[in-house]
Amino acid sequence: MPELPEVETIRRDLESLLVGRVFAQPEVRLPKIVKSNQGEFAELLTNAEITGIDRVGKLLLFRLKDRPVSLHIHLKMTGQLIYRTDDRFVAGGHPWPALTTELPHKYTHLIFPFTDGTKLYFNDLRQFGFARLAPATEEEQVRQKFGLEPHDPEFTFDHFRSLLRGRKTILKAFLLNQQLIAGLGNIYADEVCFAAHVRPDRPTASLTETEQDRLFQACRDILAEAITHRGTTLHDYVDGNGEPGGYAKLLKVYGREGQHCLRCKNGVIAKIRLAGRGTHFCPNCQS
DNA sequence: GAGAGTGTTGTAAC
DNA sequence: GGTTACAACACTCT
Repeated sequence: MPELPEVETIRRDLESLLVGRVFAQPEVRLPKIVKSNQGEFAELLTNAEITGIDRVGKLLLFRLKDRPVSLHIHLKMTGQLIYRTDDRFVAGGHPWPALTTELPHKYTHLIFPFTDGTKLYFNDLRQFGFARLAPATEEEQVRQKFGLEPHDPEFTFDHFRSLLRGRKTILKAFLLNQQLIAGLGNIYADEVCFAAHVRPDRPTASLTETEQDRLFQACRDILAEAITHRGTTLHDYVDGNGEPGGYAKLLKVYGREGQHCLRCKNGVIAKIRLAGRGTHFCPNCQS
């Protein structure tokens, strides 16, 4: 389950490796993963050159030279994109983590070979992820479904406050709503609340201006720091080179239920269910 | 061995 | 219209 920092890390890594490469015929091992016409998918992709890789929220967009469409890939909860230069090594020569030692394996649903013999593998245990070819008009529709990302210059405190105005929900659900703020997933939403000293179960209408400001700053800081560290490593996440992310050891509350709070030392991290998601916080120093 | 829980998000229902 | 519950799936953990 990559969140935004992980997807951004994958985007950067893959862009540096793949721009200029030309797709050969894709191998679709699990047809339902391809959410567009199968014949068209293979036909339009084959011999298409990658000119760049963009991202909207957690959706990756592969730009194709002289094609009326882009390749959209969403990893959802458990997807991986792995680039290999041959059967034994990743680009850079690093050994694979255990899960990806043999490729392709039973969770490899899509293989994108390139004309130079290298390959991009799409693995997904839970099969929620997808790939599709979409025209520019559709991309615009997708783009409109997402709010601003916290690092966007237009994501100001005034903008943040306007998102909160009149909203009748709890903080956690607000932070997870991609239509309002694009890019905060479950892990980072908990970390943002902790950094801001605010409980995730607070009604948004009850937040003071000081708390709003702390949350606004935390959204930007937490994501920026996570991107710097190439994202979190949990379970099956590996980044574009097959290397684990580096933010996991910096998590303050996520996955620490029952342990002492790293900040106040007195509280014990609680785990509750909010907006249908496991939610972690310190009852002692978040209020 | 049964049942709950898991990083996302579109859809349906309130 | 806004908000919430659930499903999509296959695994791990209790």
